[in-house]
Amino acid sequence: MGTLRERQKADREKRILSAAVHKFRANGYKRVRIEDLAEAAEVSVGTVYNYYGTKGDILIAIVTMEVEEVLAEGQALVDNPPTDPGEALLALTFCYYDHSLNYLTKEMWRRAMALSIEAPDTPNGRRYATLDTKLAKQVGDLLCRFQQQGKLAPELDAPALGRVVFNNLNQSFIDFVTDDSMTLDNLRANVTALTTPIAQLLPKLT
Amino acid sequence: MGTLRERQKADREKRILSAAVHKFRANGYKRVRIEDLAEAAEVSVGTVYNYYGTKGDILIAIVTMEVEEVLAEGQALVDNPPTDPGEALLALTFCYYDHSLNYLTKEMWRRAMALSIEAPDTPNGRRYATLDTKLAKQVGDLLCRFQQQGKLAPELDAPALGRVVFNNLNQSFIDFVTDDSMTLDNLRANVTALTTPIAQLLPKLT
DNA sequence: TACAAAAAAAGAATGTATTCAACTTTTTCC
DNA sequence: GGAAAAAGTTGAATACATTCTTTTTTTGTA
Repeated sequence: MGTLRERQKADREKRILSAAVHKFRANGYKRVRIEDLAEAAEVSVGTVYNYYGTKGDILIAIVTMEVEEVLAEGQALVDNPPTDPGEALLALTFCYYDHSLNYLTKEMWRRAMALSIEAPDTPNGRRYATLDTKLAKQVGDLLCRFQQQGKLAPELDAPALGRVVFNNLNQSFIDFVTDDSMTLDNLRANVTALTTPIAQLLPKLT
Repeated sequence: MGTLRERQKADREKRILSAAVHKFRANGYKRVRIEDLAEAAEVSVGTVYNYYGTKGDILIAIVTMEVEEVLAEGQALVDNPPTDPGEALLALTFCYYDHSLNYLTKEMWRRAMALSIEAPDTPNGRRYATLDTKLAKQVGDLLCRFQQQGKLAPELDAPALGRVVFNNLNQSFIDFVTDDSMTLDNLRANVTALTTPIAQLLPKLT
């Protein structure tokens, strides 16, 4: 264990993040003021800003936790996927979706996505973009694996198709979080309708 | 011509919008305050809010102008497309891209996109979503046209594939506006790399 | 033309994210 | 152990979008 100062710092940061996870979910991201978080974490407003540059930074920290868990789940699936490429793509997609609302609400996702588009040059924007890239790459990896197994034609541009599939699952997810009445089942159905036509084309090349 | 009041209203709205088009481009969306627009339009801050509910509403009004012009250009292309489906898809995509920066800057696009994700239930959010849907539909229409001409297999789900192609061109455009150093040429190259693999699969079914 | 009602404009007041200068705590060094 | 330096905390001040109440302008009517 480090110095007193280091312990205090780690503790304060943890308190702020916990307060945010709890309050954002309970009261809604927008309605929670920095002052509310400061109070719950027993620090001052200024201190919150010593740990997180903006309110959005706090959110991105939570998104990072969520997506890193999702990536781990996804990796397990990539390492041991269903036999059929089309099924595997959908399984991976559903895996992402199923683990997307542990820490985050739809409102929080909306704000995080908005942030990544609006402020791509900030540390948080970059952080979100990195996560996005990792997810897209994981989809590409899955396709590569099938290609190596000889289940897909070698001339196929697996990374590009991975990107295509990811763009669709990502846009479908955006549609999901921007419609509060849409259920996870609806989302699965929507993405299936987009992914299946692509997946059905794949084997034709072999 | 209507009553005095109607003429004044129309004139004020026009002045506010003109001020916004000019100032947002010149000084950047974020740096322009409502007060600046009010001053340029020779009205008060309160009056700006009588015409546009939020700062974002003003932006969406400009986006609407831009996209409606783009849709008209796109329709001309759909009505008289290149012979090859793959080429036609790219031509339509480039047409969108080439007319995307008349009124808007990358920063303005970023804010508008962020807004549509973040506040999908507001009038402006819905307005943006509608434009998006129209663009996606236009891509689907192009594919339908080829299908009717017998150039694509009838069992192909043209609207779904239109959506897939649109998702890619849209995500590529997001990548473009979120990277200030990316040129239109880069953007064209990127989207070509994604669209071509899809397009090459299409004729295999016939 | 003059007056009451309706509509709209004005700008002061409010709320909240963020910044900043002054104050405390912790560490370092003797 | 104590003084100086470094690091961190604090909450008041700032900036700007948005709201709200008051004042002004326009309209309809006698």
